[in-house]
Amino acid sequence: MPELPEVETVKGGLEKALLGQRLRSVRVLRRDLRVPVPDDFCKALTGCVVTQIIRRGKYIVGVLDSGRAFVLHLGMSGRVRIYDSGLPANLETHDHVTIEAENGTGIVYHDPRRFGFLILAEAGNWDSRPPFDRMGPEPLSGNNVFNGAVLHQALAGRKGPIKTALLDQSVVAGLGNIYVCEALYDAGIAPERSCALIDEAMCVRLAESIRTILLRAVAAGGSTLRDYQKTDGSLGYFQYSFSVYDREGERCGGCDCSNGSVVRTVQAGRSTFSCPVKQV
DNA sequence: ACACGCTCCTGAACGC
DNA sequence: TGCGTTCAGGAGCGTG
Repeated sequence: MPELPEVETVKGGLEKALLGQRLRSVRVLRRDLRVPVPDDFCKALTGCVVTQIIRRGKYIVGVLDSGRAFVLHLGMSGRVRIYDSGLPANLETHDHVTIEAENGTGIVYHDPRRFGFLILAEAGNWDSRPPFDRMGPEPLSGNNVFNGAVLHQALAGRKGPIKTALLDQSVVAGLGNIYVCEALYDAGIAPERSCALIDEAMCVRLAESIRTILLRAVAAGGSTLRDYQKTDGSLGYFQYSFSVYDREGERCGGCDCSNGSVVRTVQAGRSTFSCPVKQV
């Protein structure tokens, strides 16, 4: 499940492969992704030079020298595969879009569940349009864009559980189910705790945990569960560092709950994993 | 404004 | 062994 660390890993791969490259050929094999691939997608990309690759939340934006941009979301099961010496002779089922650059690099977008999408945007103002216009701060941005005070402000007026608030991309960008569970564990905050009962000191701790967990996961190349792979086909390995996620009934990753175990609950239809001893 | 349920989709895992 | 059922979840949308 691609969340910020996985998307960041894919962004790095695309940057290395495509930055400064002119796109020679673009093919759409299947148009009906969650959002349909636009009719003029191939035409809009072909012949353009990629001038910038940006990650915003779980989205990747590829800026073109034409004044337009492509926007990629990996959904649940989207994978980007990069081939340094050209596209493979035989494509697989669920390979939906291919891109070739003039230097021979081949890119394949593969997405069995088709929750992801590839669309077009205007390069100059992509960030002032949906979904970016209401997106919260980047947790790993360097300029103190995201900190305890910012998080506290974003939670103001909310009464629902902190777990579901952190999944809301307008509160903070890029988190999904895995890293929300891990960050709440790291901060020692119970997932069902109401946002109204989280003071600024707790927000400081939580913001720091979010950054720490995400940085560790990025360094590990993301987490591979089921679908996700890096752009060269190798696997991320942060899943081996999970403290609570997908560990129901096991001991948590390191608190002193000698005979306690990770519990699974359901919030807003999603699994939540937590340690009731450490998290209050 | 916020909260929550529903929906899209497929493959893996599970149960009888 | 084999087939049917359940689950996983990002995010937009509709409803309360």
